[in-house]
Amino acid sequence: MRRMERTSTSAIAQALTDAIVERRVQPGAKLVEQKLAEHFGVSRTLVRQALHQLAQQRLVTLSPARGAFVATLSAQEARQVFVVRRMLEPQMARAFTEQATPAQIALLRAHLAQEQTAVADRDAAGRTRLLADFHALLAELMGNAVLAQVLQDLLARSAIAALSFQSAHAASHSSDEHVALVDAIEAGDAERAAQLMTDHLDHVEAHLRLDRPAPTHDLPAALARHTH
Amino acid sequence: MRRMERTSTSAIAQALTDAIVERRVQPGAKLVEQKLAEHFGVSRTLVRQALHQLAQQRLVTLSPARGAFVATLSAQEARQVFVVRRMLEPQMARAFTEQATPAQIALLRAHLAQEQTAVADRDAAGRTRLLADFHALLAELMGNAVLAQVLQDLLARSAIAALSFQSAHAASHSSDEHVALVDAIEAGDAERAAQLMTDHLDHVEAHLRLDRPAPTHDLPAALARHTH
DNA sequence: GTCCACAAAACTGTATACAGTTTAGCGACG
DNA sequence: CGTCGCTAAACTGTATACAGTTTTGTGGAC
Repeated sequence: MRRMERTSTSAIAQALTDAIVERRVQPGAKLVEQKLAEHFGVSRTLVRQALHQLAQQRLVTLSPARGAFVATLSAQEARQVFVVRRMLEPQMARAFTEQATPAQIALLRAHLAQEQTAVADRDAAGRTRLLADFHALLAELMGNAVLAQVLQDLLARSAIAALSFQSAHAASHSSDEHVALVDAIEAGDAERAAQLMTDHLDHVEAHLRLDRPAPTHDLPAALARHTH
Repeated sequence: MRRMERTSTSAIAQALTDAIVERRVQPGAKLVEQKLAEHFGVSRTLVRQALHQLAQQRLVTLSPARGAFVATLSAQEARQVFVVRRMLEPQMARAFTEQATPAQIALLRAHLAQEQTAVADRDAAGRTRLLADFHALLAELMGNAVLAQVLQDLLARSAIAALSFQSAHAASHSSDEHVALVDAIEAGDAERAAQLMTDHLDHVEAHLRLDRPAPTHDLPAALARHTH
């Protein structure tokens, strides 16, 4: 799922994405081009390209002449992401159920095993990523690249949301719901699969602390967020 | 809808987008950085940024060391775009019907008037754009920026599809279906609105000549498309 | 002691330069 | 006559340089 790229713009973007999703950098933190360039051993040119790329995925926000900051979502944006996910993923689960092959289900089972291992190992970073990757995997197995790409986008932003609002959703709970979903898929019960997906998304969203202020740790950026 | 940007990366990207959507450049055509830089009176740096941006929206494809080409969709990709649109837009129509204000409906009506004018004037470029903008406008009026952005993406690719496969769908037909949809919205009939949207998307897709080879007018790029 | 003004440092935005690759043209050979 | 191989031009990929802006730090006035 996490593909290895050659040392180029995409590699840097991927490294930064990993750092963000695995919460090794705080939402709102400033990303200084020169620092990143030195860290990766390349020129600012490539770093800039990567940052622009991530900005388009809304993983970082660019403030003109002020720099790049890892994105923070407003509560409203977080809700909107989940609205769109609920428009797509239950239908996806339904459609997938009707076309799933045993080999594909085996892949899903293998992924679930990884999830459970990460949960057991208290591997927080891997856990976060694997939980998102489950949804991405489903999209990929659908064989619809367009859908997969759109969803990948939404998943990245969901990850930001989880970071911004310090989700209280236990990873083990999510993983259990994934298992139930695959059970429904394997049983060929498309309606149940769709419903379980809807419920799952509801639960994940419900456990975001959307009432609290998003922590930003970067005052200027936080204030700037409401000015563009 | 078509916003004017300052002379910068986004401005160039927008100009190129317009050129592509309004079919002033053929799908498959090569976009040489130096040429574009001279045309816009800027350095290659900015052109490159714009091209990378468009590449992420899948409006152009980047072939390493070979350059940027305006995208062509395979028949499969075109179908996939419409699959995702059908997952989103009928639900969007349903939800919008239940929250539409008279002012918003007036905006839609105003847009429809523009469409009809463009159709009457045989303004092919404006027509194509306006027909796509109707869907974008609906998404914007929903007040869900995430949905609007996702859909904008899909619409751009739909436009590419229409170009690649020389849609036989009469613009007047599309516009009439838009009118019927707004009628349903105004009447508050959410189910009918959703159904009309589904039918509309079916019609648009059905009129793509997906059985014909996508014309590319650029042999090297055509061959390169299957190598990455 | 606090606030404002000003100057220096840091950083971004754009242009230019250079290296490496691809493409095109051309001539020789089969 | 067509094909292969070579060379030059064109183009992309990356680094560096420079200009303009923002931020930070310091000193003086109140």
